[in-house]
Amino acid sequence: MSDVSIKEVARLADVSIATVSRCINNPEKVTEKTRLKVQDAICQTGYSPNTLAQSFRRGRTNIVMVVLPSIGDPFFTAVMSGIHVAARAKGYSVLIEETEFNKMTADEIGAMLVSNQTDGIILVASTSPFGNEVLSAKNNRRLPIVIGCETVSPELADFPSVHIDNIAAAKEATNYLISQGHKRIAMVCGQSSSLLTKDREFGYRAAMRHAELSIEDGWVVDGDLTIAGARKATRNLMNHGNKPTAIFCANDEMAIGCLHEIKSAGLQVPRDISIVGFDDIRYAEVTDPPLTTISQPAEEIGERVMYRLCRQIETGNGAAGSPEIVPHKLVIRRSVAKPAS
Amino acid sequence: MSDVSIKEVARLADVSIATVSRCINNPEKVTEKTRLKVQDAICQTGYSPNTLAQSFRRGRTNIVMVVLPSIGDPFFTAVMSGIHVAARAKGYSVLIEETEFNKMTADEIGAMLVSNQTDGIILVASTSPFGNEVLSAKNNRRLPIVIGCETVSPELADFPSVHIDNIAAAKEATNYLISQGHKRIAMVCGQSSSLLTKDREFGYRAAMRHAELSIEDGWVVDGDLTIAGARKATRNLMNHGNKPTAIFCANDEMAIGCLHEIKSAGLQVPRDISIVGFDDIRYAEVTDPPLTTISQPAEEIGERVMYRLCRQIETGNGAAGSPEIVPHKLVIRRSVAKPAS
DNA sequence: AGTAGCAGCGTATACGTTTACAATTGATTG
DNA sequence: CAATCAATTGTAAACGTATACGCTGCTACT
Repeated sequence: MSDVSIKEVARLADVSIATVSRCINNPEKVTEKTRLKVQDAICQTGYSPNTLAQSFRRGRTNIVMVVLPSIGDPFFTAVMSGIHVAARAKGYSVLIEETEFNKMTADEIGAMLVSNQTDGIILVASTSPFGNEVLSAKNNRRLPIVIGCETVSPELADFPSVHIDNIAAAKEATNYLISQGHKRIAMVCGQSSSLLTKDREFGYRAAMRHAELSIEDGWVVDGDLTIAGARKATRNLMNHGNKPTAIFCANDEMAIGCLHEIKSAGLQVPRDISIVGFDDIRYAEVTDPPLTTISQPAEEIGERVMYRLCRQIETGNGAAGSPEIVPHKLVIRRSVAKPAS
Repeated sequence: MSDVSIKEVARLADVSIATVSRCINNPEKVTEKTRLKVQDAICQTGYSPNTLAQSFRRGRTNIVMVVLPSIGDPFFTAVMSGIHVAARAKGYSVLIEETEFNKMTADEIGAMLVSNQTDGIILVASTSPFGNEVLSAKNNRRLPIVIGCETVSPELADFPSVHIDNIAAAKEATNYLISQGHKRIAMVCGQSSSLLTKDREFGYRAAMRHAELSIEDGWVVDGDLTIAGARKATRNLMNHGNKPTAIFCANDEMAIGCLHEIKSAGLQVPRDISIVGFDDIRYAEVTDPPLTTISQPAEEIGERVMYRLCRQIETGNGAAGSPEIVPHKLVIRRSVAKPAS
């Protein structure tokens, strides 16, 4: 039953294939009577259009590709959820590619873009591995691209994007620690290739500078954006000659690793060390103690990114430029206290 | 530069389009000399084959669809990771659909299957919403299907699958609690539509029966597979007239919710209540206390499922039947102690 | 030397759909 | 009743690729 084509239906309904096609795609251009006749034939044969042929003919697949650093991170999957609901609403399917924290080679990335059979691309915190590559891709295929969660680098400035103000948020997190009396504040950030954490580090440094607090060598460590990486980074921090009283983590995943490492060392949070995270993943409120963190509207970001991409696909070139800034919020829980020392 | 077709290349290389096609797909059927000539033309034009046309012509897209209850659950995303690495190795892209814990309507599911432009389907813990639907789909399109993480129901018994022995694993978890002296053991399971937790519930009941322990009314509660659901379920459990000394949760997500709810109520784990989870997601070892749970080789399951699907796609009908059972393991951490009472 | 065999390449067709354009129908009006 | 026009339907071409088949010319063997 799989190989019933439009011809079959046409023959059975005694009309031309063009009419059958119109019945499906432009019912208003066809008589009610013939429409019913065709509808009948469709039911009898169990016909459904060959999507491959449609895609080929129309030059559209109704598939979009989303590229993200890791599908393991709850924050990204929350963004994915938003993308999904918007995609479903607009009739798109979504194809996932993960860069494994931007560790993919340029070749692999090129292959991804070239072999695409998608109508557009969403880059979630994944511009860095692309850079020029993406630009050339843009020239090759003129494939619509929207960037999520990440400030666009200057060279990609003409791509639409939606994200929070990472710098301001990081400042806010740092300032909160400062307001609680902390002076020795360290930061666990992501690998240097991650633009996202670059911004957060920038915000952190700006807040420290503004408060005239110094940042010791070795206080800014790479936690790889993973739990394991953060634990290692935290170990280094604990062995630092001038031990910090508070740690700002560039994402919650690392904050969880950090928290656990500190407790493993027999210390208490927040009594001995305070921690602030970033993202407000759903595990942030069930850690012990619950995590003070920056909350991002992840699902909303996903939805907006997807809608923006749709607009771009459908209109040819939907209003590029102008990044869309969504609000963040500092969520105060119980992982921060005034410093003991 | 996007609209350069094989014709362009043929013209430039002064050969027929058939030869160009052969150079790409069957280089051995072509002289070295012409191959180079064509290669040259390809570089000059920047040609890359139109994937849509290829898919159409070949009747293959090299895309597979994976259906899962939720992309938010770390266990499922771990399976996804395994699927991804296998997919990349075999040259497939993966398209994701989530059923939102099987809450999709039959219509939506039908639409998914009909509108597919994929070469095969992987159902991760998602057979239940399909049932007969899937069978008819099988008849319609003869699309290869592989089932992951879930025992196949009798009606789907001829589909290949790979999963752990959920019943045995649940027995093991329950027996462990029993061996520690617990007699009043409750269970938080998933919604009744989830076959997966059905099996786990079955194992739990079997172990209890075998140990001649009774299961009070209200001891088996639905935690919805989510943190929030589990918290609510746990509240009910704590208000039960005959309060259990231990709780077995059908997945770690719920175990985390359970743990947090108990602590919120001012009790301690494992001193007052013991908890066992299921899945061994990566947050299981960073909870406080670390969670005793059943570990599944999630990535491996993903890889195997994908490879199995590939075999089926490539050979037409790769050895159906025979479920592939992968090993589980009880991981003992610190969320279980001997009961106080 | 003649012929069989074969490698290499070109010709032409097919895949299933959409759509511009032509053709037909039916209705309306002078 | 003829003529005009709009609404509906049919015809045919096109999308870009893969490939069956046939043709050419070369090699090798008798």
